[in-house]
Amino acid sequence: MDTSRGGEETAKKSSYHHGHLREALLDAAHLLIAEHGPEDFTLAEACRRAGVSTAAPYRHFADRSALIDALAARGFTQLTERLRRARDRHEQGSVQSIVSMGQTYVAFAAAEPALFRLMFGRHRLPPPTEQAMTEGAGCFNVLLEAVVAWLGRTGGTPAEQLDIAVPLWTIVHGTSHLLIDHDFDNVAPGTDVDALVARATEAFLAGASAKGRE
Amino acid sequence: MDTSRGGEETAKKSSYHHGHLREALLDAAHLLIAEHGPEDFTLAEACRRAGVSTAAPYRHFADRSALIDALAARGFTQLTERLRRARDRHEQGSVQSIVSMGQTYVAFAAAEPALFRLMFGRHRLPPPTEQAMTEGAGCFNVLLEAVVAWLGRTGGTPAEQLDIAVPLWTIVHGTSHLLIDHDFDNVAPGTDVDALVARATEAFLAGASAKGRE
DNA sequence: TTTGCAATGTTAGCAGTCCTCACATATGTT
DNA sequence: AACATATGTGAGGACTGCTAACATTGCAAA
Repeated sequence: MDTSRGGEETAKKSSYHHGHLREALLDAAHLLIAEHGPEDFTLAEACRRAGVSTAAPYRHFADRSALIDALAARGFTQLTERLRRARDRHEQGSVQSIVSMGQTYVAFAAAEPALFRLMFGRHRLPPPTEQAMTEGAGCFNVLLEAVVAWLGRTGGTPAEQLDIAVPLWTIVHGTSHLLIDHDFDNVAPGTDVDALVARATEAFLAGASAKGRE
Repeated sequence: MDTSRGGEETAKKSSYHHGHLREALLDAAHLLIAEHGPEDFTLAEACRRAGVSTAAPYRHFADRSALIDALAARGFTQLTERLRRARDRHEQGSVQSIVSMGQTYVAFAAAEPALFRLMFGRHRLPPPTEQAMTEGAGCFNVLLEAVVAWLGRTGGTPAEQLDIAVPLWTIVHGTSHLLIDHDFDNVAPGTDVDALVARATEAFLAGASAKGRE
């Protein structure tokens, strides 16, 4: 998990300048939200863990929420990476390939619930910084490519692609949220989410392709 | 929306005791989270709007999050009510009945995004107060009953019922979250969520019933 | 009716948060 | 070597959630 900066022995030559504070703060924040949830994550506590004063972060981030946004961006690149690997683990265009992506999506949410909420829950007014926008879109594009492959030779029109990809997204996204918010517990405890994703995905694709052929 | 307490002319006979502070706080909080989101909702601001001191709420709620929980409970009863009405607006056991419930679910999230997040996003450790638990479950039961009707005469085993109801839930829940978090905007702007819910629900049910018959 | 109690409100204050400002210190470029 | 810049510190303001002690009111028994 080290960002592998050259072979540097002395961790801190001067106690004044931290040297890698930006990364250290992001790591500390990541740990904190994983422990206490994103709501009551505290910038001051992250500073304490990084061993700096509470004013230090403002040299690297505009404010508290900017740090959180940076964390979310890191999450998107991770998720995109994992989705791509999951997809490529199976035959191109296969249903199994799509199911595998969905299961990976849900597994990511289960492993990092707080980060997941951060990534998709920043219902903020200001422009998603363009970078974060493309990050999120990149995530979706991996799915879109898999759907194009599944649709076969023609690949379908963009509208047809979305008609398949978006519902698939809602299934895994909904499953993720319900899982990490413990909403299954009261109603269907012990739900096997992998099986759930597989069944739902297969049924939807079967129904959709039947409709497409009619 | 008034809690209809008899015909009482004088709103406040004494300026000291508020009289309906609990409800007033809930209403103020509801407005505030609708305006500024649930994260940075402030108990102090709610007090200001209700015209009381910042210590007053503690006569009615254990702490800030207790007030929020009460708000969430109110939301669940509302949603359950609307779902039941939506279901009964169409023929019992029809696909249209289920689609209508899903669209109502999403419409509720769209109309009250902050409240929706409150209701399902209270990933808290302590026991969901039993009441909130049954509130949420009641919501799901409306769907479950509709699924039983759709399954026909036998109604299916409980496991079969869940195999249908849970995926349907994930679809509308995922759609709701993606919608209110503006995650469609970057990827499929202008998505018609009613059509989306209808298509996804119909396709899934078609695929699932095909599989059931095989 | 009066008296006493419980419910409900207030003021003052503590601890903790985010953020800013002026100041201190290291880095690196010419 | 000297300066500009980047990066850190400390103090402090404005705000928050919450508590404790005190004030006011309504209600119910005496």
